Amino acid sequence: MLQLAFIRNNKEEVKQRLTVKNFAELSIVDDLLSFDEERKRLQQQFDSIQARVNSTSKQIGQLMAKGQKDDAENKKQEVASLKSSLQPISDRLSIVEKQLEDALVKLPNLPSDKVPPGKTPADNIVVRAGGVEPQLSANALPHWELIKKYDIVDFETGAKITGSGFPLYKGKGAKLQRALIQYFLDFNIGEGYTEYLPPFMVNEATAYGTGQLPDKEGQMYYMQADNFYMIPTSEVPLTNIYRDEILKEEDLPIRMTAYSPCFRREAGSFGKDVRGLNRVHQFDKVEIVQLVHPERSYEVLEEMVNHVEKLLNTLTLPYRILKLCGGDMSFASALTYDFEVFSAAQQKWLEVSSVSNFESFQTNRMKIRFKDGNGKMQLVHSLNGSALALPRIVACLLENNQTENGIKIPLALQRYFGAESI
RNA sequence: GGAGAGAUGGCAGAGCGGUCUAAUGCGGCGGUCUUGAAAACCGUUGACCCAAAAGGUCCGGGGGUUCGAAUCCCUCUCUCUCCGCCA
Repeated sequence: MLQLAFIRNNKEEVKQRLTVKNFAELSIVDDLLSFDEERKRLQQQFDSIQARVNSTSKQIGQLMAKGQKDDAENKKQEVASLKSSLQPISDRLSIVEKQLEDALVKLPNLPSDKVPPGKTPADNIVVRAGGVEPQLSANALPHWELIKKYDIVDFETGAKITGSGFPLYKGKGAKLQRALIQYFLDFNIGEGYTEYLPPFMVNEATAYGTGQLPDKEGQMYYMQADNFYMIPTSEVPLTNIYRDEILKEEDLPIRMTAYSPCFRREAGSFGKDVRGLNRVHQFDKVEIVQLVHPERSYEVLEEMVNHVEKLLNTLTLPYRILKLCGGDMSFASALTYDFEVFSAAQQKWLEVSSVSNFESFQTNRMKIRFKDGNGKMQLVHSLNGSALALPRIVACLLENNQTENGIKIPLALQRYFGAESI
């Protein structure tokens, strides 16, 4: 959520930057500021009347103590009439506060000035690429054929147990998942991230904190009986660890990593993109999250991009890094880099990681702050990235590494997988 | 799931209708003393709204009673103890 004071002081800039993000309902900004004006006015009225109520009530106490019952009664009348004039103000105040809050949570984060203009994924900018594209034979198979050939992922039985998009990993397929998770976690820990294993369901306040609510409500699985949401990514519980906390400046940066399954309803997505492991409702991911000093967040973003790139390089898959244009960015992000790997049999780039700086958008909701050297309260900046999401890595790895003698496992992974090939 | 107890400032913990502007201790910060440090002593020390002052709000969340609520009532959440169930 944007900081109200910033919107107040930079109205035109806010509108202009929202346009970069393809956000059209600019009238919300004007509405919001008029709610804010009214709120301030009502609050002042309320406070001054409340001050009289407080002091008069105090006098009543003193009069009672002295036994001056009649005078006390008069004062009681006075307070009663003050309070009745307070009621409509406080009613109106809570309405206006609600309207202000509703407007505020509708505004996406402002894109940083480094964000390229553009409306669709076609406008994203390729920052760099790496790895080597394999030369596959003409009869190379897409991963959804390979998983059947080697009997390592069973979508049909997954659908029988739960529904479509819930893969059942089997044998070497299951072990490959475990190996990747373990490898990614160890890699992240080696770079100074602290490992967590968070709850996979979260409450409403947590889902709100990272911006899933109210924006993406329909994308999460929801458990009505307990009012819990299945996490769409471990970013949600991880970032919320420090919700409502005031940190010490020397605690920063906080670097966290976690494995979790991720649950996404993917409502509204359809078509050929969803074949095989390209898009599923439950998948495994290892996430990295950082809470940092606001002056350092863009530096840290680059550091995290380099971290993910290094990890990807060890898997020897062909990849490219995209800087997302305004129109393709998520609601909460100020700047995002996407990582894609090239799935050679599908001849398609698949997103495997998204690394973003949220600046103070999430931490303003969560009130994660620190006291700076001058004793001033400041919001920390939050960042996160996948390191990495598994299914598309697996898809790419299966397709790109297929040989007549099976599927080659990248060297870095062999120690975890316990074999050189499938 | 049942019974009971509880939730107060960074932490511990008192307060149980008006003097709460929340005691006290610990911790933090500053100072005195010291070559320096420790100890001792002195001072200081929360967040939010408001441009700021004044003022207001915050004693787990929400609601109520009252002229007045940290304090009484209702409700929710969480924690602890005991019982039950359980991988």
